[in-house]
Amino acid sequence: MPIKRNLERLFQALADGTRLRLLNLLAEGELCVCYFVEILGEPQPKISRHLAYLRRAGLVETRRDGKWIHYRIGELESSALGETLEQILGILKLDPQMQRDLRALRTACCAVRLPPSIADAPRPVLANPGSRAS
Amino acid sequence: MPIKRNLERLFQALADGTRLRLLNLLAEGELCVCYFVEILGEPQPKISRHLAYLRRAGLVETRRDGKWIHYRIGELESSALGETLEQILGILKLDPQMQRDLRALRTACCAVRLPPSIADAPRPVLANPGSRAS
DNA sequence: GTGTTACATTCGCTAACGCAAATTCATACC
DNA sequence: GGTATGAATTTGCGTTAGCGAATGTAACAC
Repeated sequence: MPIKRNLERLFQALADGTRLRLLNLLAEGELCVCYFVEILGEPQPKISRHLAYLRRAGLVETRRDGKWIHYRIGELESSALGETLEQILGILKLDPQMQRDLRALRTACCAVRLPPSIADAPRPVLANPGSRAS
Repeated sequence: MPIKRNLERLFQALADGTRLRLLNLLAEGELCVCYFVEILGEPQPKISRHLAYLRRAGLVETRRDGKWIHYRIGELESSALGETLEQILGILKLDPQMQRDLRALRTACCAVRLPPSIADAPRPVLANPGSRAS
């Protein structure tokens, strides 16, 4: 309830490179876990662990869709915090690795042929659809 | 150098209640260590440790003045990060404990009689001078 | 039912964090 | 010189965070 405690939790959640990469991708829209695994190139348990961390911190919400679980950025309790998070996500995009991740995501969404690991997963619907297919 | 790494360090530095209280006070102006000790009511080594953490993270800078060492918020490398930090400091002020800390600081600055622990220290010069003396 | 897919969780392990207590360092004063 | 003050650092300890590896669970296919 106290703002200080909320901020502390928010910053703890943001103080990890993997979680920043996940949030950066989530800023584009709702995604299911296999896309994170594919794009970050990290083991699935590691992705799940960090997504769970973000969920406990109140930053993301989930939706089940058959075998797939979709993650999205949730509304923060404080609107001031929400604006700050938006701003942070904007700064994140300046980072080279984050840009690479975004390119990989946009490519995957429009690709005719997908890697086997995500070929059957529902295609994400991005808020800011990017470049051409491949 | 990479933005991601900078953000990670920034958030690690912000992910602690004591450091948030220190930054909240520093937002008012330059302060020497004994004021933090007096206002937070925490042991001096603990204060010093967290100040050192903030210094290593590039958030604060120091200036020696005889026996006293003054801390101030430094310029961040990225101006975008600087704006975000400003915004965060603004949100911090909404917290009850942070407001109490600020009141205690303003009272101390204008007080005729100070507690022995800070009676000899140089008076801080606050950016936004507050209420009346006591 | 069996098997498979997609994801979550648990188990050890190591590294880092935060703390209190004690110590050390630097400066000022006598 | 010696002492006192303001601050930083070290030491030891309990707690937490992050990791890989293995295991567990829920939904679909058959």
